[in-house]
Amino acid sequence: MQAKPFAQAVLNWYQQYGRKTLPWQIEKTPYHVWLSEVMLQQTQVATVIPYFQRFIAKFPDINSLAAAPTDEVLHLWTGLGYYARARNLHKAAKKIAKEHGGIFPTDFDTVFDLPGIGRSTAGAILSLSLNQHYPILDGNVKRVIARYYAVEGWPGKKEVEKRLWDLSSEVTPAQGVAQFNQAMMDLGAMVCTRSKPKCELCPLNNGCIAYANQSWSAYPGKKPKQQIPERNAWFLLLKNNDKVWLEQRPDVGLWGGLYCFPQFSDEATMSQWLEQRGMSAKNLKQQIAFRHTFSHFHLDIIPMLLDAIPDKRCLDQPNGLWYNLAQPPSVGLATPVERLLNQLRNEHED
DNA sequence: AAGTCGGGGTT
DNA sequence: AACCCAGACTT
Repeated sequence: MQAKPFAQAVLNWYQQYGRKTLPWQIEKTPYHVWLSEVMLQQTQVATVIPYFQRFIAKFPDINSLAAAPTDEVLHLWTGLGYYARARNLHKAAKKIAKEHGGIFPTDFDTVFDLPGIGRSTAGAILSLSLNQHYPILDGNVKRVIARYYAVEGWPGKKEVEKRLWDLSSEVTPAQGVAQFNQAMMDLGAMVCTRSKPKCELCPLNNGCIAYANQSWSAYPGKKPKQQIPERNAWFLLLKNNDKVWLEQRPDVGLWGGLYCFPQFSDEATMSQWLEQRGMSAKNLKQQIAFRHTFSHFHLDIIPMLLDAIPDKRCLDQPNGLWYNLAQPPSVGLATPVERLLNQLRNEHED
């Protein structure tokens, strides 16, 4: 049976222009593809590459990843964002080590059940590494299909997403799935880009409705915009010579499992916290405030520095540590925390 | 169905 | 400064 024109055009294009030498395409094992897919969730290729290479060098296989402490995994994830991805990856590795002897499962439902792996990532892993016949639906595929078929509406809506999944299933060929899925992502990333798509170079321009109507900018439909709130956070930079006090956050919620400065929503709470531990808030020195923006709110950070004399009674929480600026331990750090630590390190060298 | 979860690149 | 990116999970 002959492949449909859509798939055939995409496959022909891939042969000539597709990406074939990305770091996770050298050895297309389920482990490498899995790691890359997870890192690439909501993250661009260029950003991921150095993280992927460091990660594989440290954890060359699933068993070594499963055996590592979670802090080590989060450390390698520092700066990449969405830290639940790292914790789920680690959880899944331990599950694979325990239940599957360290061999990545090849059955869709089993893969889909692993933490951090949804329908698209499961399909991507099994199709790209094992050529199994599953469609994918990442941001690239959504864009290509939404334009080709002029699918109205924001893909965040259930109904729109279902329509896109149905279309992706329909166009995905049984033969050459690995190349086809890779090609669709390449098309979305290199040709059918969010702005200024290169329609004249696109192998699908012949049947593309958005191209015919010159309406590419209308697809995919935009998310209804909402203004994001602002919040304040006082960070306590408790410094003892070349050491700084950090506390690990609970593993659910924002910056889960990462080490951060003690954080307060106002100054009074910070003073209270200090005095409860036998320290005076009088010598707090305010540092330069700065803004850190998340997808759903702005966080205005006010760092407060305090040179502290070590006191045995205070700061004995089991989830805290004196972070050595000269010899940093391998733990996960939120980006603004890392930035402030670098600042302190530089000041200390002077 | 809507909200949460990051950081960085692009425009 | 707004928007989005090889999405998944929780409520």
